[in-house]
Amino acid sequence: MHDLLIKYISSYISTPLTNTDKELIKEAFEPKKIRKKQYLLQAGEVCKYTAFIVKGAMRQYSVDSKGTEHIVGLFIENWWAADRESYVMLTPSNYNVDAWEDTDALVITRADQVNLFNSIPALNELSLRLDERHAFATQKRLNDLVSLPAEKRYSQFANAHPELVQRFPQHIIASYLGITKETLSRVRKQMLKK
Amino acid sequence: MHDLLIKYISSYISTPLTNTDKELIKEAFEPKKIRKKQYLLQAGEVCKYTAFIVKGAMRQYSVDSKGTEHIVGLFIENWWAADRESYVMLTPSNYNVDAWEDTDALVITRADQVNLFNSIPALNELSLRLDERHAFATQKRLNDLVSLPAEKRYSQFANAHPELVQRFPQHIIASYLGITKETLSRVRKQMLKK
DNA sequence: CGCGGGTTTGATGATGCTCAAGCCCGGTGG
DNA sequence: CCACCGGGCTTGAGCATCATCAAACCCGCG
Repeated sequence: MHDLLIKYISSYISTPLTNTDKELIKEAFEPKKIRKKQYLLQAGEVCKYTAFIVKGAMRQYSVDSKGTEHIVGLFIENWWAADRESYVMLTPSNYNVDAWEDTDALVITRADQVNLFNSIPALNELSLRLDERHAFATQKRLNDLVSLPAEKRYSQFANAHPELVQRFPQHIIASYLGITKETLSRVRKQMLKK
Repeated sequence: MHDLLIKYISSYISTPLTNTDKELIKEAFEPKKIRKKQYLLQAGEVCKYTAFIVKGAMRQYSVDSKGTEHIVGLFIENWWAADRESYVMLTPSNYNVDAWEDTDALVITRADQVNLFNSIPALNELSLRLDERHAFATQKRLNDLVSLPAEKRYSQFANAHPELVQRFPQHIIASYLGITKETLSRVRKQMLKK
């Protein structure tokens, strides 16, 4: 269970983890099963956990004034799910995070995470790298949202993330891309003709 | 010139900078004047510098296939300007960064930055904090883009960043918000009526 | 068999874009 | 001192893209 996490972490840092490091990590991350449709976080709450997904699929979304869901994040194996702002600042979140498939996660609280990072400074490298990756990806997503029409947004996305297209239904993907499911359906039809 | 930077950095880290630290920082950051309309980075190049703005205003934008500019970042005093992905990965950038006002910046290369951070580990805390802030802000911007209509995007933005509304003309703000200048003009007219 | 979730299709309409023109204003030069 | 120019802002008319609403369809599953 924890092995995947250890392996994942190791791949992001340059100084190898000692055995005691690994023990500390195992203690800090608690296994948690989240059934399909169950919340890891509901809007209004403070985000208690950051979850590393060992197996399964989750999504993060806001709900606007009309009750429409807007997907802001899709996560599968080897990704992290949380609302970072709420988790770090301990403020109530505007987002929901729930499981789209039954998932096995390893969760950690902010307090435990802070302790863990103090005990294992090498982990700061992990943070740095992940933040970088996240910043790159978000920059691109922002730019695509304002500069590309629906069809290109979809084709680029499907190209870059075939796994996600497999795992999530179209209406979820559509919302992630900032379009409706009907538009996505029509867009795909168009694409077939080529 | 460097004092503002030192002060800025100090405000983000918990262990105070020693005098030698400060010296190292001053050596690593080179002052650079960038005149209005001059590029710090042009699409196709590798982003050579990260710039800390001491005085002035800059913008980051992409240009789409039709030649339209899409503003992805607006920066004034006490902000950082760069295309991070290009800067870190040394890949050609898709973005332009140029000065909107004559600006005084302190610039650092990636190599010098890596050295500097090795010499002063406390600076890692700075990175961490900045990345956090950046992640929070980008998350919100993304969500606003897909969940709010033009008018709310503008009013929220004007509320949150009055300084930027002052410093940049409307057509720039409009592009940043993902709308055209005409739409922004009409939206503002609407808002006056209330 | 029927139900729920997902997808498709069509008709209609809103939001925001495009293109084109005019206006305002500060700056420059005759 | 005035004419002109450029940059920015506004306004209008027509239009494209995409959203909405409603209905039908498809299919795996209890």
